[in-house]
Amino acid sequence: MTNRITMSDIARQAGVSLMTVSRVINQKDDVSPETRQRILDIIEDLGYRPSGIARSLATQRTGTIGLVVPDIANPYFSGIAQGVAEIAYAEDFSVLLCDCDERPERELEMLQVLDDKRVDGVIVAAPRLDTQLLVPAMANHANVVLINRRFDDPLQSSVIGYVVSDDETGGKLATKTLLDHGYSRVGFLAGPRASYGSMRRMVGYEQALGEAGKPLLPELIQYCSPTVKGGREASHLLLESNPDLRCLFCFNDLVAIGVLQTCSELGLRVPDDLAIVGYDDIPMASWVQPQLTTCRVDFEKMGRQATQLLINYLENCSEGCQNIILQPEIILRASAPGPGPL
Amino acid sequence: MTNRITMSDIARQAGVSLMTVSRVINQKDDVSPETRQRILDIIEDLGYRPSGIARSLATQRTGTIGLVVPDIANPYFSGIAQGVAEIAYAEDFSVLLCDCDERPERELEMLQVLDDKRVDGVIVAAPRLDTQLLVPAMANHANVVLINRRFDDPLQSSVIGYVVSDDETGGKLATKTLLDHGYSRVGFLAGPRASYGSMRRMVGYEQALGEAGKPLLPELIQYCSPTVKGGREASHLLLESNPDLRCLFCFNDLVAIGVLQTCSELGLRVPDDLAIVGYDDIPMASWVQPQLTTCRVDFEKMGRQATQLLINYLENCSEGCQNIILQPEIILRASAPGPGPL
DNA sequence: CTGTTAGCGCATTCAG
DNA sequence: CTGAATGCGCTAACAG
Repeated sequence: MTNRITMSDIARQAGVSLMTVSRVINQKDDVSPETRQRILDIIEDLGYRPSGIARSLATQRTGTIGLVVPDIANPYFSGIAQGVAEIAYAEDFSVLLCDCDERPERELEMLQVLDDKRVDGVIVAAPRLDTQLLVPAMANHANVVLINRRFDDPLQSSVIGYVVSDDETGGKLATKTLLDHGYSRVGFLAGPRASYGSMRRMVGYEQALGEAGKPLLPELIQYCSPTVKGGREASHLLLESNPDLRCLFCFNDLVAIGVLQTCSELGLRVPDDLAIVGYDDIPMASWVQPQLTTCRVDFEKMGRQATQLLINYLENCSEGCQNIILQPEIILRASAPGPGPL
Repeated sequence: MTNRITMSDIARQAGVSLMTVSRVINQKDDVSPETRQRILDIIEDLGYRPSGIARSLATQRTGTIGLVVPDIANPYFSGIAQGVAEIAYAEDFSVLLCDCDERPERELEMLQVLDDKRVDGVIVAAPRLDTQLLVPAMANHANVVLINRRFDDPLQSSVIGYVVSDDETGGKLATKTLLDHGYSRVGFLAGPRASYGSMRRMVGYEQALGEAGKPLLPELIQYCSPTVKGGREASHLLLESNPDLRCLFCFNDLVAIGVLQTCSELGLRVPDDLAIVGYDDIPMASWVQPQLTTCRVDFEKMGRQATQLLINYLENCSEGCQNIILQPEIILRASAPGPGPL
């Protein structure tokens, strides 16, 4: 770690100027083949590697994008991170990971840090922060892509686009899957009351009921925390007050797994006594017994698209704000009956 | 994004030199309270933020550590990442995430990139790469901490320490849990043949058998890929050739979940017909039915310790190579009988 | 307490 | 095809 080799070291060795070395490093072809090769050899010999820091200072580009997530240990976000990483590396970018530990105020700090590091752009997944706080926090950043948060700013803002999953359609599809099979009353374990996704899926739930000519029964809707435990507790409550309920649409797969636990505790058979539809299709959905019928959201793809959107913008600032809405897809497995009669 | 505010902007505004501003920013207290406050105000007004890039170039420190993982979507590694992030942020470091997509050769590229970015140190989790390739790849880096790979280099190397889980003890504990309950034949779904963890757990398995005076029966050992599918297939094989086997120690929880599937397919009751012990205690282990008895490895803690080790070294190069061996812990749940008769 | 002078390692004019 | 000069934004000795 003493003194690293620099460009001038290799320039001196080669008996040329810094400029010439710089040219061969940056693939400029205004260099004679012989000197080029000589320089390349010396670089190889000395194991020289250009300093990204120095280069960044000179070019005003870092080749790094920031990724802000609420919790990297959550499969949704690690899936997104994987997608982001895949595209970023393919496009020669690095990714600076910011885990907010589910604390919204940390999103502010993280955006600050990313600004200090002069990242070229930022991807923020499912910000928990109020828009009022989020907007000024993004002010310093020129290029921001949001995942799972719609953001249509009338004013000029730093948000160049967002990637969301169509929760409304997802909620509708999931509910319809149950309705199509002849159930007329569909319970809904709706997840966190304040959640944006919950609201949208609820709209889809209502639509599906409406189109099927079924009434919306408020007593069949139960909010819950989006976890296995939340699903277990909420399903106990819901089934106690509605013992004859025969099917349930769950906010996500974890909630659905909680329902599975309840069923096993209550001696209910799935799907015969209770049909269950989950949401997200996390890997685990196909590992439990019975395997979960669910509505797939491709998180990795969301990460990929957000990153591609960002990088396209960075390399070719032409296209304005661009939004991507991914369509979820029903995955038929064993926790609900197969496709309806039709 | 036009022209960012720089130190000289605020120096000019304040009518002082760059140096004075620099002093204020870096908390040096050789500045009069009045000028300090004046400068602070101007910084606040203009929303000035020092460039981490320029600072890094001048100080030769980036305040960034690199984290290399085989697959960030794998719960083991996202757990580690969480631990790394937690400590890094607390110590004012950022973390550059490198996902190798399970391709060992990418570890080389990633270490290269991290070197180009001039990170202050690197944490490499569970390198898949051969030692012969890994060592030269780490050569450029001054400070490397390894997770889940022992590395005792006789020569001076860039590895300042490693953090591993004691797989030998883990394997022994898991096996003993079964043995203590009176089983005399314990099957072992051993995971990937080449895996270091597999070898160590095997040693523990043998020891436990030895101490209990039981023979090691090669026909009860079956290698498998460390996945649900791998566990399902391997357990089918093992149970076909050993129909009377009553208990199984699994390489990890995913494998154990695969065994659960097999049991459900074969109509075997767990733990009555077949007792199962997993490994790792991933969250899922307590979500399946029956809940998995398993050997807990605290991944997040491994990440935390590795990071603390690295940062301690960075800030105070005194202490030499230091290694940490974490002890796993048996978690008694429902997939195996309770504590033995004793 | 404050300012001057040099770099950090590289890229980018503009000339030869 | 090649080189000299200048600056990216900040820190680190040295002086005053």
